[in-house]
Amino acid sequence: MAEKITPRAKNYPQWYLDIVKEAGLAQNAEGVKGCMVIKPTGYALWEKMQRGLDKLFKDTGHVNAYFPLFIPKSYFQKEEQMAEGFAKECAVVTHYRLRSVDGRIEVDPAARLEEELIVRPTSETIIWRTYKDWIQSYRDLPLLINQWANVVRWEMRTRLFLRTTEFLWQEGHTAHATQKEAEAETHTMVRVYQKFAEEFMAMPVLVGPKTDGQKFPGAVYTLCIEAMMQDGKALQAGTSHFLGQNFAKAFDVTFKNEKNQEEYAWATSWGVSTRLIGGLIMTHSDDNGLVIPPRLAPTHVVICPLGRNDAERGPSITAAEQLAAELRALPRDEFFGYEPIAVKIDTMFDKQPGFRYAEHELRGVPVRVEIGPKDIEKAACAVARRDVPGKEGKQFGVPLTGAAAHIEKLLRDIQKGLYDRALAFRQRQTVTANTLDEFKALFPARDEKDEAGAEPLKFVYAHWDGTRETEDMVQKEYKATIRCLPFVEGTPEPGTCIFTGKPSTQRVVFARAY
RNA sequence: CGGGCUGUAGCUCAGCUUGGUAGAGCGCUUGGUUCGGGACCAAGAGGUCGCAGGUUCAAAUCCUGUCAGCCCGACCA
Repeated sequence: MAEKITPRAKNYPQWYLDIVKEAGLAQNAEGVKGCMVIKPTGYALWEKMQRGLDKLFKDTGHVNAYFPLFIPKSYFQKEEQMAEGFAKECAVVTHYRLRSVDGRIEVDPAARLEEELIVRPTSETIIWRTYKDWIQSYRDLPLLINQWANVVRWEMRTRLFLRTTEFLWQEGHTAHATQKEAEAETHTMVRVYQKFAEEFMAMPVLVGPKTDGQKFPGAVYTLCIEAMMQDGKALQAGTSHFLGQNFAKAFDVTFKNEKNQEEYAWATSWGVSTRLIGGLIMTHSDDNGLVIPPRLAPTHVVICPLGRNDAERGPSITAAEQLAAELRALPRDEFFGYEPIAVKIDTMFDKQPGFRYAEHELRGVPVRVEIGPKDIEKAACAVARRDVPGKEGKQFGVPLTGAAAHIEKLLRDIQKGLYDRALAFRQRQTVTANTLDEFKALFPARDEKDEAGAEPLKFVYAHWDGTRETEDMVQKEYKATIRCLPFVEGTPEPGTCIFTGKPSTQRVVFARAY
């Protein structure tokens, strides 16, 4: 079974690629290095994510807009930290015309742009240049804008969804009259991301600031959500930046306050990307294929009518259509985004049932229903839950009367079960290190071959002296980074840095990362 | 920019050492039997062997050049 997919225990990175390919989510683009084609199945997942996130943004007072793909080089260099941070991964447009010479197409040297255009790696600069025109008075604030867009970052090494040259994302860019309000926005949005990750993706996350070394270029500080993948590595799943007045000063965005004084505006920006799809895969999926939490599943339920011939299939199909109609007619609520339950009827009668089951498991449909001649006799069906793969997750003899309600409840149970399972895994894989020796043992040196079938890594809570030097040393020596300084309830417990013995204000989380 | 590897059917690859009619599995098409956990049988379609040049009676195979892609390293909020 499932011979197309490399088992996780054998080679986790290969397993990931197999899932992306075999579940039909995406493929590498031909001829355009590092870019991906997001296939209809993968894009449907992204659309579900967009819908969930967009609602959360609107509910917190944001509106959508759209800004240009191209950024004049001069804008880009106005904020120094950002220019420096992104300089090495920018695509640049230098010409605007081709010409045909002897039947060959070439760039027309006469069509050189006077000023080069940067393909946006992120849009702070072009947006704050625009905000300059939009903001005059405190009455114009706050400005709470989000855009859904693509960006380009010319990375050396790419992996489908996790790091691609071009990717899809949303970026929020807000302007505020006060520092306090902007900081509150920064926190609000990281909590929105946490809510989305935990309640929609069923992916538990740690929340807290990044170190100064890891923050966004141009930010005063960066808050993030960090998730643990099944191999124990960390995935930065979303970031929310407090930008202070850096961009307002760079683009001269000022407003008159109530006292008729001129002030610079305060800024935030925040984003999540198609990388979330990678995180979703590496949080829940298994050796049989993709596992999608019901709240994000493009198809919630697939019904497989069974039968060896038309005489047997007819009643199965009728019963399947009946059940599908009942499922679609259930009252709508927030859990399903006020949309009907998405049901598909699988009529691949030319394939064997086992093939059909395996196919739906591969594609991660949360619930599969089987209705065959034996069920019709008993007015029943079989219901299989994707989070428990194979026959173990299948319940026979579920009465067709009341099946719709049963399935709806099952979908909610699966959503919760996936979250609980992921959280339990992270807790199991989280430890504290109080000495350097303990720490060393947790991050052994290993090369690519060791990596393939290795034991999952851990999140390690340890004291750190707060310096860049120590952080850089740890990254170099142990290939582990400080994922965040997690928010804790009450007062953080102080201690001494396990690397230098200097004082530490709180434990931070170390992990190897994607 | 360093180091390594690969280009043969839609996909994965064998064949190359030792030159002699282009191969397998998967996928696809058609027919039949199957079919409540990834079926089987039969028939069939499908390839300028990356490209160019050379050696030879004869080149996927040997030689030279060239192009493309992949992996590792440097890079990565």
